[in-house]
Amino acid sequence: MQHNPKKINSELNPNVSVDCVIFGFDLEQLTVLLIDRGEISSAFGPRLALPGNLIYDNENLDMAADRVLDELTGLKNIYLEQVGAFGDPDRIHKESDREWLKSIRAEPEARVITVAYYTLVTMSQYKPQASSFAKNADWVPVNEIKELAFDHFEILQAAKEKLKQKIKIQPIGFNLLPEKFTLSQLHRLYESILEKPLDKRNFRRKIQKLDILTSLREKQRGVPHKPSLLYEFNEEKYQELTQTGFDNFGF
Amino acid sequence: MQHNPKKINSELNPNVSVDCVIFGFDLEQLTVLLIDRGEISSAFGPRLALPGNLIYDNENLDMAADRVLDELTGLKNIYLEQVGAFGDPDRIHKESDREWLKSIRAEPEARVITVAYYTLVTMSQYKPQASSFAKNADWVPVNEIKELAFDHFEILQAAKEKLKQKIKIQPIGFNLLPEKFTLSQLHRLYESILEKPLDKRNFRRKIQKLDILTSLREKQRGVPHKPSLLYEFNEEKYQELTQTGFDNFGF
DNA sequence: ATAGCTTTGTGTCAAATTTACACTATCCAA
DNA sequence: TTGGATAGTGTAAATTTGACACAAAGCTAT
Repeated sequence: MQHNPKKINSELNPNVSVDCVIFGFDLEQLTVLLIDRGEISSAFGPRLALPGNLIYDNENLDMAADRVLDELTGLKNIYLEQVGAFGDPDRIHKESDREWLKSIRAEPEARVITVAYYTLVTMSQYKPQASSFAKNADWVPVNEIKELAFDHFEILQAAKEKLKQKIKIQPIGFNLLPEKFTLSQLHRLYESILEKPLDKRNFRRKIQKLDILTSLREKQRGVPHKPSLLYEFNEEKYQELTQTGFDNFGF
Repeated sequence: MQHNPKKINSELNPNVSVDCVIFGFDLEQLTVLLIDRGEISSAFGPRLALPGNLIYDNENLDMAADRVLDELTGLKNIYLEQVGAFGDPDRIHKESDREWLKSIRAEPEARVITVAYYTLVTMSQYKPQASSFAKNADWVPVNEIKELAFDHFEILQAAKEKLKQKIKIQPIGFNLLPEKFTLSQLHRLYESILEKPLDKRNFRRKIQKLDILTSLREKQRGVPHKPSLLYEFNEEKYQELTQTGFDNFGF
């Protein structure tokens, strides 16, 4: 007798969800794309939450995160990194949380374990999608976020920490910037991720030594001060580097 | 109508398991505690697997990992770090895998997502427990492991990598050593975790500068060569350090 | 008791990296 | 033309890294 794995697998898994910390950079500070759950929940707890959804039984975890991201932003092939699994049995305790879960088709009685991801997107490429919950999404500067629904604030902290560690080891920050950017923007980006000031000259020296920037012959326009040279990220050089193995990017 | 969360929660969650990479150090090399799944599975695939089990609906993930660890080793309060969630829908594909899952009460048709942990234990404190599956557990040097059941080899690689990164940032290695140890043993430990040779004098200089070692007035006994001084890990100093924040331990 | 084996324990110097720090150049706007 | 704002640049001192060799201590076998 032949059994049909499709049938089994194409169902929603009621026990496992993914949540995404979608980082952006508005050229001033690090921001996160959050969902406003609306009035219903506001009387009970924080309105804002990380975007997320239950996984399907036939997709792997990364795919589920990609899907959530795509539904919300329309973006594909985005830098994605797993933060970890979060699963306190009492992580969903408020009535408003149960209501919310019903609205995304989850069984509110069941315990849900969530696998958290963080992603890095270029904010200027983001266009809100038509999907129901995407309408209420908005960017919020990370250091203005004081609380989130469920255990999402905890997840956010963990994601920030992971990002901090990662950027000391690999130049992933470019995923947050437009194609052309200035050294000052890159500088501010590093400062806002690491949450500490970095000496301008030392930063520039260090980043230049990596030899993954291509200086364009183009300047900033329309700024009320000396215009900056624009740079491009040089993917080839970066590939070379990762081959030969590099580690130290410590700020 | 009152519902009883206990009833719901005390059941096994058929969809989520934890697997533990239990690291030990035999004073020569890094080892991992593996389960031998026995003859039944040997015809189909690797006999060796990471210890793991389904989680209960009323325990959080860390607790589940602690439980697995306790059942297997009798050890409590062990250094525990999450590696991440692994959940390819096809991670269980062999008939032998299904048999094995049945034996630990899992539903073999269901997709299982596993949350992987690594733990650091002092090998000399380990005494095999009476539990059924613990009888077939044994230490295997990490660099002799070429394959494991399910996706456990992949998990092992990820755990090794995490450990490598972590030990560059925090002196967690002491969890793998007995209370009293020599600098040479610590040295070999770092080499086997980082999988590269470290200059003896430079290593000693660096580790001493951290100021978290207490030199005992005691020497090694019964070794056929110049006996080494014994050292102790100084937890107080370490706490001080972590407060003031320290990062750089890079080798 | 001695010779030989094995591992411990130690210092220095050159090179590279890190840190701290201030002024001129360029563009826009008034 | 002046004032405001940010871009862009160099150096010197301190610290850290990396490379490298030999005497001391205990055990074993003769």
